[in-house]
Amino acid sequence: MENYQGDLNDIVRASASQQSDVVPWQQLAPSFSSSTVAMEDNGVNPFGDPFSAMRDPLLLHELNRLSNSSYFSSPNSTNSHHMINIQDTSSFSTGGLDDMTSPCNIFSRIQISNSHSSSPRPMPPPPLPCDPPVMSAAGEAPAVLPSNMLNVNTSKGCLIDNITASVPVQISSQRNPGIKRRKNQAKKVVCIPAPAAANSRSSGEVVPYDMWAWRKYGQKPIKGSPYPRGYYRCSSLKGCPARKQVERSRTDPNMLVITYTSEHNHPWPTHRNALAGSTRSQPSKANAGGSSTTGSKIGSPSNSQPQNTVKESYNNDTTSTSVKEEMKTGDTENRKDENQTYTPAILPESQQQTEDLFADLDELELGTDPLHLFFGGERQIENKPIDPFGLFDYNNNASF
DNA sequence: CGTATTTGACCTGCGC
DNA sequence: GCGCAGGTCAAATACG
Repeated sequence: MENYQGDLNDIVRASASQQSDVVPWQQLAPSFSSSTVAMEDNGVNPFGDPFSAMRDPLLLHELNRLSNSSYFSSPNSTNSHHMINIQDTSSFSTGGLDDMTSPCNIFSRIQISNSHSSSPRPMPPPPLPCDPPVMSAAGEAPAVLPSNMLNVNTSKGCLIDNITASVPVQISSQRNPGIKRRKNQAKKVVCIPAPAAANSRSSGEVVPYDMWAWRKYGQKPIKGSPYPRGYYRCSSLKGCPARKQVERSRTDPNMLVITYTSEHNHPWPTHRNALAGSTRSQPSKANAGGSSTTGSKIGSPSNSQPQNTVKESYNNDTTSTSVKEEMKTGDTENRKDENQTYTPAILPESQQQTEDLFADLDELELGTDPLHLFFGGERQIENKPIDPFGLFDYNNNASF
């Protein structure tokens, strides 16, 4: 796992439904910084995931601006070059992630990895197999994503990608009248390095945090994949149809594939359920075995990964302790959620200062500018930018 | 006691 | 129409 400490080139691989060519980051940057770039169709982010917000040109611009500052300088990433691969996802089969057998395949996703690069490379070749994920050093993975995973210097935006779909999102069943489940429904697939020690479930899953409150309602072994797929529904608001599926890439277990399905019927997490989205700090009996039954049915190798032990403590450290704060910020955002912005909700304890900031924001009413929510506008705490996802461990890695 | 997770069973969509 | 695989439900269980 040592190599998961940011030894790879920073790479952001995003996909767009209408693009198939690998596009160097440098080429994308201008357009990203342009206000003409829309987040999603009609500027709406139907999935409402925080990563999507990263497509916000304003945000990207802000990220870009911030990345020019010393705040995001990292010994590991200083000389790194970043790129975004936009891949065609129009053809992906919504039947699932079966195609994950093909490295870095057609699915929309983003992969971010980090590496040491002594000398700048104009344009690193796109790694074919999914790059090994990155973990923050010493198992200090952040609550959301490993810091190395989302290096602003690196990702500058686009942590996510997009939806393909032309098919209306409907999920339904007899038990759930009014919702129709379709295989070819719109989905947003995000591939990220698994935050090995981050927010995780007792079953051994690694569930990166995002702005919404998710409650797990199922897990299934996936044919062809040694890893089970976890099913989560939004618990921010009762009745919210939003779903997400979390599974490991079969080609690269260190990559986490998150599939967002359906959209939130509420603009922003009005609040997080007390423990929704968070996890129990300690696994139940089942966890003692290291795996859930369903996972074990197919001999999920994920159970054999040494991440389990770390994760749990991570849960304690990050998720549960931050829920309250998030509820507060969530309410705040709800009052100005028209822009579908995201506020970091679960942050490492070390970032209590950031939480304080959002508490402040609650009072200041900075307006609807999402950037303010992400970065506190021009504000900085102790000369440090706001870390929207708790990706930057200022305390533990000040130099980053 | 309330809430989340686990997990087997059931349901649905899709391919053949 | 059938079977498979994926997706969801809900009871049991665990935790704070």
